[in-house]
Amino acid sequence: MKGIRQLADHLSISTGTVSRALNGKADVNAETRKRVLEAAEKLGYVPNQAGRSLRQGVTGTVGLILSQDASIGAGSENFFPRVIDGLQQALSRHGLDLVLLLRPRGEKQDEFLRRMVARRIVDALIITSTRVYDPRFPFLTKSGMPFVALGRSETSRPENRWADLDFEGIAERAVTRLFERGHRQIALAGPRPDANLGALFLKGYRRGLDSCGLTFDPDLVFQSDGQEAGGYEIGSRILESKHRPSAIVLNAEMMSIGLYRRLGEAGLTPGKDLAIIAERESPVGRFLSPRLTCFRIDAAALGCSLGEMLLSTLPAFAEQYADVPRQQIWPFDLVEGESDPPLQA
Amino acid sequence: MKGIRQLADHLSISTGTVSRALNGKADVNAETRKRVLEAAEKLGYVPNQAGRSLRQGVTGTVGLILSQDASIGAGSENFFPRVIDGLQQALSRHGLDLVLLLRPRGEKQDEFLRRMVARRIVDALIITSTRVYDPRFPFLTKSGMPFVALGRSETSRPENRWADLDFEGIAERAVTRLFERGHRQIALAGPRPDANLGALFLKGYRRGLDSCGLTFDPDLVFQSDGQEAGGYEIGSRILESKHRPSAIVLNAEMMSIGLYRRLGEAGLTPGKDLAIIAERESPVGRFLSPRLTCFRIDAAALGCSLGEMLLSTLPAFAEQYADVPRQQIWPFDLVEGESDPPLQA
DNA sequence: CTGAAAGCGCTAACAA
DNA sequence: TTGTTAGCGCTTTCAG
Repeated sequence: MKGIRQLADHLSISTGTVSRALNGKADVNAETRKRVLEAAEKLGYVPNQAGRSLRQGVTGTVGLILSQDASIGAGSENFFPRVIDGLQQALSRHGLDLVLLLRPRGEKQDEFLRRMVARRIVDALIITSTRVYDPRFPFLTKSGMPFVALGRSETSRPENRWADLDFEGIAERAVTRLFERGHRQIALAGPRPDANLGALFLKGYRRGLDSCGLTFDPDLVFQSDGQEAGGYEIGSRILESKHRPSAIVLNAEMMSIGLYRRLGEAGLTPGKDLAIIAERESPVGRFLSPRLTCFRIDAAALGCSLGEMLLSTLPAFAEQYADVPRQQIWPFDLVEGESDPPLQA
Repeated sequence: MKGIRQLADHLSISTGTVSRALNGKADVNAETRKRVLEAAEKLGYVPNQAGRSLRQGVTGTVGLILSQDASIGAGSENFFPRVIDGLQQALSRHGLDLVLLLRPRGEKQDEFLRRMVARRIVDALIITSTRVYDPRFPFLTKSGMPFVALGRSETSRPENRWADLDFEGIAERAVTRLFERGHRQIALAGPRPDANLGALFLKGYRRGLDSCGLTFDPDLVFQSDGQEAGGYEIGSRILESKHRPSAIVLNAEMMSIGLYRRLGEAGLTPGKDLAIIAERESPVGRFLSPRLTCFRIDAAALGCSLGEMLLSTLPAFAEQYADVPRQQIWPFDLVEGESDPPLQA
């Protein structure tokens, strides 16, 4: 089955009628529509997307741009698979497909984005891993390509849509909780501060210290990628430091694996010798010993909401989703583990 | 900048010439080409993909279909990010883009695939997570959509292209190694046997047992998803079993986290009380205590090779890649850890 | 309710 | 070397 022409010839009717029947237009005889749908099914006809896109000016596809530090998969308990689930749930209500776009290693971030926008391969974009200063916001705004961001940025404007996690809130809550449990030397491990979540994490941390009457000590702020190796390295630096902290807040739970190991090598016990709280809840934390105290987020709901935000930016659906908020900050729940017991006197 | 028409008008030349200049055709005056390229750059013109696709009959895009149990991201040390790196490396040599396609939760596998094929949204597909009986092979073969598979299947035909990991080989090697280290009760943990890698793993395991003169015991074969929780559950079942194995071969390293925990809860030490070998090497295994003995694969090279196989199926590049093998099995290297020491007498 | 025909943006064949 | 033109497959007027 090649195209609508062949299908129309097969039925001895015009392509226009076939098209209208297939697209559910009202002005088609019920009997004709039935014949068309049956023939399409039988012959396996599906419209060529290029033809539709060219004619309609839209592709019916939304692109999610992931950077290499993001993570989908590894079971449904992870963050991105759930966000994607939520996104697809919202988008599929309107027949929109989601594709994931990964920037090739050799290509510059900006150039990749520019190409994706200009080629009109998708109708809208979802960007992630926002930075404090993020040129993608002005660029996309100027380009006219509808978009939403998973993560906010100083560069975003009031008309931009984004949903973000409450990193500031959990950093503050973690500090307060650790303070109440007797800790006075509380360290922080986050990503580079040009990642917006890193800046937020630091901000919440400082606010937490303030509210507890603790002074900020830059030596207690560690930087790392959010992986196992980063956690291990931070463990080493903690062991060497003069004023060894009694507690640490991690911004990525995978770090705990390396940190647990490094403490073990030094004959120390996580929890007992160093209290640990991490973002985000994941199976890893649940199966470590001691079980990780961490923060939980409803990632599917976040994804669904992000999808609705995106729909509200698309001309075809803007009206229907007019009352979707433009920006949203999603709260975390604390999941108590065994990695931050009250400090022994 | 709307289209090639506007760019041509701006330059007071015809759209045909603009098109030829942009596409690097030989028969364009050097001066003209320069003007066109500069104007396109200045005005930010990039060709509309729908127009090109419709005219040329190709989209310049390749789709990688991932199932939910696959995993990209989480740092560059993981499997899929590296495979994708390799793929993009091969594809970008010819200006092909890679997009990731995730089947929405509600849609059936077959229907999703059919839609992706029929809409001609991509020129070729890469499928993953192959099953022993996998209808996608005959379906795609029949459809005429070029494709390669990451993973083989009983259903694949000689003309189908695939690359796979040597699961059979590592299962056999793991058994042999454990036998040489004194183990006689060697268990296996793999996925459901309808996943092709599960069947291969089991086959290699049995072959290993045979060559060591051990008899196969179905009670020593455990089934699980490859996640932390699965490892934990297998730990419980091992502890309850009558003939407790002294060693186990895991087909997914994430399981070790749950298994380590379960053993710890029972007062047992991984390695000492239960020797463990796992597929695949990952940071997780490196930072566990004891360090995991595992198998390593060059995932980027695999991805690159898969990309070249795919290119050999595309009419435009078939000739150039004519000598690429149709099927390939990639070997693993053993990475010695501390989780399978010789058994104490 | 249906058919005929235009045209979305682009490239390729052909003419100049 | 460049301009002109047809047409990729589809949807959407408009006329009947």
